[in-house]
Amino acid sequence: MSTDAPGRRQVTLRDVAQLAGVSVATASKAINGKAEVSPDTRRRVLDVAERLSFTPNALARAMLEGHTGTVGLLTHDLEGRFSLPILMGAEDAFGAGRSSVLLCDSRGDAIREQHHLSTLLGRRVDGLIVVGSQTDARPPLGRDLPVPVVYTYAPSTDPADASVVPDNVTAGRIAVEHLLATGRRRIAHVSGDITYAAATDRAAGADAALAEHGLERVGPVRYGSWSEAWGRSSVAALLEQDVDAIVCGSDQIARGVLDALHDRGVRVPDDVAVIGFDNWEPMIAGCRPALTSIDMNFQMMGRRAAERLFASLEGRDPGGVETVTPRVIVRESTGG
Amino acid sequence: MSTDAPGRRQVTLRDVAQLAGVSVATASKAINGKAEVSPDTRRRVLDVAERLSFTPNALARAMLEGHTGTVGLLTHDLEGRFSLPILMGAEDAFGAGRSSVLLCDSRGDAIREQHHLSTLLGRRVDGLIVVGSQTDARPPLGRDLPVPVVYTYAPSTDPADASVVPDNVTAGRIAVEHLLATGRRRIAHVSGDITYAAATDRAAGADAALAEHGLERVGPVRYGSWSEAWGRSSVAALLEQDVDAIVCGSDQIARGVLDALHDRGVRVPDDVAVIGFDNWEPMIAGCRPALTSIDMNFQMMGRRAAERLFASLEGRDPGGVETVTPRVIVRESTGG
DNA sequence: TAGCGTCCCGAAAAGCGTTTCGGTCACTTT
DNA sequence: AAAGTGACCGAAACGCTTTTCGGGACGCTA
Repeated sequence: MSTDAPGRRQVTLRDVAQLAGVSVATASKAINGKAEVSPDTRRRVLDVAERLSFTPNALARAMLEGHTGTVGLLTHDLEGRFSLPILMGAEDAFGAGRSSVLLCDSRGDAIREQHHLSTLLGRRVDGLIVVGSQTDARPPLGRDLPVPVVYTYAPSTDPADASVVPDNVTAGRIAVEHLLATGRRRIAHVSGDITYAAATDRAAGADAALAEHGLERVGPVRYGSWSEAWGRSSVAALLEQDVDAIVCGSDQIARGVLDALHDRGVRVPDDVAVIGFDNWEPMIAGCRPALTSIDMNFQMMGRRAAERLFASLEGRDPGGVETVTPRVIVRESTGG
Repeated sequence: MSTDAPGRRQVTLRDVAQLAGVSVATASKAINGKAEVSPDTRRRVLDVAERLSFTPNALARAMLEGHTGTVGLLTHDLEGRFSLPILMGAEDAFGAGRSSVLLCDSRGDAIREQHHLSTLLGRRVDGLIVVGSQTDARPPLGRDLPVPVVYTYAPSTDPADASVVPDNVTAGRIAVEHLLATGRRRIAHVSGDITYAAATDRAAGADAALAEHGLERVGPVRYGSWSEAWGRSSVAALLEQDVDAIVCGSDQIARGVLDALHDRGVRVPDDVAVIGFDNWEPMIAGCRPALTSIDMNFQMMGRRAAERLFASLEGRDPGGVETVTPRVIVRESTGG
């Protein structure tokens, strides 16, 4: 059994030392730029290391130093278009800080999550980031974990845990304020599944912004599903009253709404403005006219989660829930 | 500085042994189910281990055994909707085989890729999977790597390397054969960027299938971009001749085509059948009528890549390019 | 019952690859 | 000549598994 199919045994520091005619200790110092090595010895060691393409064994180093430079990323679903940007942001932040990411997908299954957790703990990750699949709070990973944990997208039910979540209330507020700023006054709202905190939070923020301007929403918030079909089919009801703007709970819903308005000959943005949430590129790309949308800054969330994890490692993260502020991306559908 | 902010030092096998009143060696054997331990000693050790929630240090074990149970996943873009399913499939296969995935995103940058490569090598991954961003071949990671590598989505330019790629030629063939089987004869083709092998390969397969039935494509293959806009704007030209089916290079293009056909009052599938590629759920979901599409089986590609990597580890992978066969998902747009 | 061989539980030690600490030795400075 | 300096080496340590080995219990024979 030739397990070493490609390129034999990994070359170790001892090999380098031996070939350079010095001790392992000296070789180590030479390679790590320590001072107590004469210039030509260093040069000789470095040459040999180069020639053997020596790569120090990070595992051995980790055992000494007590930390691995490795972080566990525990996600609930990899398909989700929300977890992806978060993952990117985190990977970005870690990459810069020379940490590597150990990725685990629990497929939304608590058993699998626990299994992955113990695997990661066994690999001695320095910390964990948990990416939820909904914005609703989730039970913490466990009590007395030996490493810090940052929850993102979905906060932990324990408010003392470190969580980084999107600010859906502010998102709703921003959407309405943008519409008001562009002269709209009669604003209706169609959203997704009412059991999602994202839907109700956005609606609450939108209503609050309206109230602050002495206005009221036109009609009820029409909750349904997060689909284009729902957006399309709800247009008839939305147009029963006189409206000049429609807030849509997601880009998909918005796209359905745009579609139905187009079919009915309602002009966007001239007759009605439309705004969505999530700023999901591939969905936006096909919209006619181009859709104004609230970007939840998911990538920033990932980055913040990573930063807070670093802070925790140094014992200087206070814990608690942090929200990431969304921003509006203005396009044609609100008459920019 | 209290680096150990949460829950002190990790508990080691020595702690367990000490508390159980046995030697480390005995504790090890008790925990790993080795034979030479008396039943009640084992029970005692196991109890203590449980109580301290002892987790064996995978790093220490890795140093002994010579392999880490860790695999590097080097992707070019995390946004890409193609790399995701591949990643899922691989994660799936590894999870089952108790390997963990170290994720690195090179953002399409060769420098970053090399940097990640050396990091992964330093962490002594057992193997590597490289996920490309286009189906065009890419230069291999490097010569004489100490671990096996499997390239996926984009094959390595070295045909001896192990690669797993989608079979775009067969995909084109399957699309046309499905249309022929449902009675279509006058088939046009609109596709994306001509510089993508995916576009030209699919067209080649489609033409070959037509030729085998003594037919010819209606009009040229209209290459453009992978966007809905291109699909929409090319419909006029496509309809200049009498067609009863349109093969679209991607689901996005197909959606644009459907949209434009709808606006012109052309009925789908009654007048014209439409078929796309990629079977991309969120894009498909909004189509009216529901879009028939060729699923490239990306998840399967990821799984196969993982399986071949395992095979390589055991020295029993022959290398070479392997294609994954796509399948047609029939929906309304082809009149199923 | 003493003496001998056998068996098995469990302790001790080696080894994985690296960093670091405490020496050693030769050479220079005062 | 004593002290100081610089360059290098040996060994310990990290946490675990594995191999080796010691010693106690047990069974058999005389």
